[in-house]
Amino acid sequence: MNTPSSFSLDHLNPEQQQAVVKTSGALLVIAGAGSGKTRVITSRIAYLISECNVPPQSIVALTFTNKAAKEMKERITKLISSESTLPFVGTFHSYCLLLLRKYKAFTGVETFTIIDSEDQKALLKRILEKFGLEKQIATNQIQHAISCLKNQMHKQLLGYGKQQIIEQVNHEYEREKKAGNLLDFDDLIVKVLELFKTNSHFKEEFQRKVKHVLIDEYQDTNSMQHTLLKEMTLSSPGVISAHSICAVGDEDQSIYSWRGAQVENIRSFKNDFAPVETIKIEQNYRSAEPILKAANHVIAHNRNRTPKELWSDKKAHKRILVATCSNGYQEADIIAQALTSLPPSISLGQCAILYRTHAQTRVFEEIFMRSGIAYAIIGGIRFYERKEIKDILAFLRLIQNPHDKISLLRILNVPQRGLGEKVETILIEEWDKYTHFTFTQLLEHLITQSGLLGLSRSHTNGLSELKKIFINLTPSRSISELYEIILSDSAYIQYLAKEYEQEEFRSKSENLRELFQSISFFEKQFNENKTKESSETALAAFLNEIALLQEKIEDDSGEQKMVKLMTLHSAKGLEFDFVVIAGLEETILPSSKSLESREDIEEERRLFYVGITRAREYLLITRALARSTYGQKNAQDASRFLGELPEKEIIHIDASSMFPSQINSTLRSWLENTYSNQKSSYQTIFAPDIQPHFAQANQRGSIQQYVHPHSKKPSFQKITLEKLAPKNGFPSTKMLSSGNIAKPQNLTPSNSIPPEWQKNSRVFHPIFGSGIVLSSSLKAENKYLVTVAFPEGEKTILSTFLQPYE
DNA sequence: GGGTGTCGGATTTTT
DNA sequence: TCCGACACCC
Repeated sequence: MNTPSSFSLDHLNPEQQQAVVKTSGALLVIAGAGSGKTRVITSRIAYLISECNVPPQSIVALTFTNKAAKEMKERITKLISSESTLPFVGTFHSYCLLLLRKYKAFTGVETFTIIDSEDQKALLKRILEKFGLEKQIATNQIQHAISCLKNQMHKQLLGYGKQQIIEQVNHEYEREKKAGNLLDFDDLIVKVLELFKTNSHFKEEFQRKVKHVLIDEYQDTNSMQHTLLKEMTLSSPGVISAHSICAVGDEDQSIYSWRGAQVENIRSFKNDFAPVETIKIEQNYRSAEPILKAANHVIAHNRNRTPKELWSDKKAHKRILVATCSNGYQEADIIAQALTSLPPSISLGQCAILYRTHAQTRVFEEIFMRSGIAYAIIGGIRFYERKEIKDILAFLRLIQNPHDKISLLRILNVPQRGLGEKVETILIEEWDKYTHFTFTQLLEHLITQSGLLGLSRSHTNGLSELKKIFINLTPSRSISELYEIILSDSAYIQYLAKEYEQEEFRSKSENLRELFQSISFFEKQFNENKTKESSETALAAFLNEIALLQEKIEDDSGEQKMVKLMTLHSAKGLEFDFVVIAGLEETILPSSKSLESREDIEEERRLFYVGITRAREYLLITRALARSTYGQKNAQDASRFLGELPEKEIIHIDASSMFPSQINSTLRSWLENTYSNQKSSYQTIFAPDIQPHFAQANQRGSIQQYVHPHSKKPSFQKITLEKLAPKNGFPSTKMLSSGNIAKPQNLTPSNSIPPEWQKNSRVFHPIFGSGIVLSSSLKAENKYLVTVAFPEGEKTILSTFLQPYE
């Protein structure tokens, strides 16, 4: 191990180095916020490979999100030689999926389809209805209860006091999944645990192969995941079979206990993998010192924690401003003012507004629109959760797995073909009787037996119509062909156009276009990397690949110049020059649901802590004296957490009793307080790559006006748009991860042809693909007849069915 | 079976 | 206030 070093540890501080080079036994790294946690994990992996000659196949690194895994992979690639293969770096779920596929002969689940939580909910709802229990327990409750069952969270489970119902439903749920070869997300882990527990041959083979395990965000693990780690690395209780186990975590950032995460797992880790070496990394490279002091001060109020004190050599002063506002509108106003008073060193894209609940965004949107501040809302409905995406995927899934009941029920009447509740009930009954039927055989059966089953003429027509769609949908076709046939033969686009308003239709077809693009991209890659041994079809591979991807791989280029709005939860792991935490009021932060118990309050405090530690340079904390919630105006008490901030680091202003001009000048002078120690030694010496954002030119000059598609205030938009409209139309827009699409407002007078439909513009159609406009004419207000040259020929299409191609 | 009106409920999120 | 689930009517 002490061979001449080719792998440099120079970029690491002493604690980080220690965490990298301790390559045997169990290691617990307590890495504070901003202490270079990812750097430690990635360097450790690179060190194992480059320095200790550990074969990459024997290393496994587990994360919670695909995003974290992706980032790690990218960073490891840069650290190791190009000949080395990458070790497994991925989520718990994807790793389990991989094991289930690889060892399927041992598992008893040879083929399966993964259902997401929405599918799970739909299935549970059907079961509740079947038993007539829907009045007794809510679908959400039963969903949560079933997950608790699997996670052995009996404490939370007992609260329901509906043991019998839960067990009955769970039993049927398990039966249904087995019949349909379905696995939910939890099952992926459960099945692998079963495999370890029941098959000693598998366990031995596994432990012979996998020798180094790393786990990120250990404070977020649930009991199943902790058990999984034990199965992976212990040959018997207390006997470690792996060469090294490295858990990285920070109990102060545990904010997911409500979904089963157990901070106690950090403590259990010390017992279960004893002897454990613990390394604390407390130097923070992110935040200016006053911000860290505030974070330390606040989190020290939590009783249930091991003391830890972050420190930074980024000296500065007066970096935290606490503003008391009269109401939510003034709060948003002040934030907008601060954003327009940024020093040149901070760009809008390096700012974030964090809040406890999504409901708080509405006021921000309204004010930001009026102020012409470009914003992006992060979070919300994810790509693969969207109805239009799930509908098309349901068709694809049925082609792949003709027994997939969930998918059939999803598209039974989508687009509408007169197959309602009655047909659905009969269909389910009949399929229960003839379980071996494929869905096409079942449809055929329903049509031929329609008389006996009490189905009407319109029912059989609908059923035939549905069956007809699948005639040309053969598994031998390419996915993109299938996609196009689905869209055209089911008349899906027409259905969307009929069902939704223009704006929503546009956004939905744009999502379909994105789906098409990701399909094409996948196919291209698949065909390039096709190996002869793998018999897996492109379709099967595609469906498998996206099963665990709720979010498509991000294209955040459009967001770069926008201020980000997100919940405190989604801010975890991110950092910004300027952070606003809004709504520091009792019942908001801490949330009203947490006021009862000390533990819940502590989690809210950690949430505040996570928010504070996102800030690099400036932190603005706001609260309102009154706020409208659910249409009711309420007086709001200051959050208890405000009193926990260190007084001498804080500037307080009472905006509710100040003139606007006073507020403005206060904000300006606060933000003019320049970096007194802009370049910490760390940034100068070790990490030039994290510098650029400080040096970026002020981009406020290019602030763009965006109109949120869901805004319900059209008249108000009009006024501001006329005032703020840039001369040359709008910049290109991109889908945001959240699906909140920042859209250019069409300002062209309705009697002339807008640029996107003018001759030679590139346009996209969900079925025909991309093409070039040949000519266009006005059809009705905001509707144009556009003649387009598509690869397959000229077509004249109503502009509502087209999108500008960007 | 699909459209319209009323009532109630309303943290946080990933896989 | 606002959104979704459900009930009721055509």
